[in-house]
Amino acid sequence: MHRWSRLFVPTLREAPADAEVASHKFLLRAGYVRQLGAGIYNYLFLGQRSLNRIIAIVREEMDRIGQEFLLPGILPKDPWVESGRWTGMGENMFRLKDRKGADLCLGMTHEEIMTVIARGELRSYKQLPQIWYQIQTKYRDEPRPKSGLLRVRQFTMKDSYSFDLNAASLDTSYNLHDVAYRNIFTRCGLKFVAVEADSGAMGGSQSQEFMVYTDAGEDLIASCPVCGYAANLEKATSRLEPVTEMEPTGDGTPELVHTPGCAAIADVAEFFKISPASDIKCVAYMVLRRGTDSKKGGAPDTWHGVAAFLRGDHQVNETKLLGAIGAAELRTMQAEELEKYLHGPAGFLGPVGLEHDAKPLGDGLTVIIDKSLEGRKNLVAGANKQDYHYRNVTPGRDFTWTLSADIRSVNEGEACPVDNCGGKLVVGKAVEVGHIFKLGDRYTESMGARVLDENGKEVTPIMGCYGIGIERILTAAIEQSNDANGFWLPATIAPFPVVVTVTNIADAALRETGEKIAAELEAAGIDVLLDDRDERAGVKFKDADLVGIPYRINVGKKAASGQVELVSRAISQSTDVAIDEVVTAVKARIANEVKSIN
RNA sequence: CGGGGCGUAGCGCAGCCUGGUAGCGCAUCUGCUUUGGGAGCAGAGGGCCGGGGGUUCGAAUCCCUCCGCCCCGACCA
Repeated sequence: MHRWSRLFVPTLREAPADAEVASHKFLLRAGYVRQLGAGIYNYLFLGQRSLNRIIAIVREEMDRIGQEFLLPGILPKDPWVESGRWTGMGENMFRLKDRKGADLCLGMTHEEIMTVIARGELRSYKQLPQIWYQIQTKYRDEPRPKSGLLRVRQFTMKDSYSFDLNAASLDTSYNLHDVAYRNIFTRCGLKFVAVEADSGAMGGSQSQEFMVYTDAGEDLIASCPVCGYAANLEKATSRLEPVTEMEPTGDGTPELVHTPGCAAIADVAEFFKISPASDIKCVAYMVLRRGTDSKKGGAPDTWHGVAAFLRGDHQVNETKLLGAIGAAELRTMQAEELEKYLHGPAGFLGPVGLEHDAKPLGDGLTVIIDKSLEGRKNLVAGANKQDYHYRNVTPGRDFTWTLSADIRSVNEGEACPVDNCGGKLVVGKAVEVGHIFKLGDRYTESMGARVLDENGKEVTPIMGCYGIGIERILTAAIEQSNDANGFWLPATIAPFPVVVTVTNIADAALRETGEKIAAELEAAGIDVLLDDRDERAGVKFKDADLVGIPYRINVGKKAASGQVELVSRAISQSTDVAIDEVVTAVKARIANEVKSIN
């Protein structure tokens, strides 16, 4: 039993000015954490206690499917060079040198290290499949830490890695994680949604994110309320309404039109009296193709010009664009680069008359169009000349391209992509609490992990990797359950599921009753916090409301008649309960909560 | 990395423009009163005004520079 009078729980009446999002304010106000630097936090007693309970749930579920390891946090350079990520990770990797000048880094993820273990020890298909996991600190030099514990430079992650002989076996490992993750997030009381996700720099074929809707989130999720389709906006697709095409003018071929000052889509649409959907937007990028940095010396990074064309009313999805052309990073072109690659100024860029490479990422310009432009006709496009546009532009006839792909972001209200669904997509903000990937042989191949199959033939195992952000579970739980006075956590992950508040500690009878109830709760296997501080009742109530404990027992005036109050924080509802029944009542509420979550 | 903002007591802020003994609220400590929703009265302690340099008789205040933090964007297994 913990007595509040002896604890360090530095609650704040006011939130520090730095805190913006709800979870950040409350983590500070409730004395869960204190900031040490940008994206670096001290976890105090209540915070650590809650995180430990989350970890216990994660560990319990993971132990059903895998084996826990503990890997170093400080890592040598070599494995990263072998996988190509010593340079591939770029600035996000914390790097350091030891006294001999050797390069080291702080672990931001452990695919390479797990692969080192696998290649050193796994020899036979009989040893597969393997699922190895770790729960430990990871370090990332984030360009912009923000939002309290949501985006930080040091955090706790459950990361697991599977090694399988073939795709069917990987499916099984992947599905085991899918199930385990759903169990974990459910037990942690999160209202989550699993969405299709972009695999990003991890490479790999399939991936799914586990998201919790909250305005504090950094991801956008498109979902269909009719069929349940849900995908990260980086990945989401939709069905577009057919567009009514413009009638051609003149002889129907591209016609140069003087459009003074019409640099923005809205200006052009107004000038020609057309819908932005009939205008072709151009966004020009310089994209980076990562070199390889194998020990034998590899190719350097290279930059390439890319012009992306899409409907005027659509937005470029840079994640999709990078995926389509196989590049790692991008930035928009500067004026002189526009002149070099497109021979025109910003605001008047267009595809007509552009020379382009036959394959992506050549020496010249890669022209990529969004699929929605295919089959369109009589469009308006920039003429690569200040204050001029073309009309009557028909893709395929008047210009060609290096490749056509889905490179746009879906918009809310567009039709669900699922066959025969007919629902309309809604877009909402969410925070990512977990992510599962099928990696394939990206690491095992480059790092030389091989086993013999049943025919004695050497084969490369394939991998999956699966992460859960421990702090993000806590953060998401706070985001989804807070009000002006504080927050409440699910009983499963709260630092304490119940607090016994003795309203007046100077009253020996009340104090003894409180002690007795707390002892009985403890005997019943419930972690209990006894608020025995010599404070006014109001102070103790305010603190209890603030710090995330879902149930409170008030031991006060009614104790003389054998009653205490049982308060459920989530609904701020108080019930009078007989003293000798309160333990049973608390147990029932906790059990009921767990049941309703599941 | 681009843009914006901030740095003064533990927390929240004023003072800076127009240079002249550093303030307010909350918190803390002491005493008395109070005791079911962040109590009242009286008293007290607590500051390299982010660091360095400069201008000045004199700098929290003006100038230069560095550092740190927050927000938007870029970025983000």
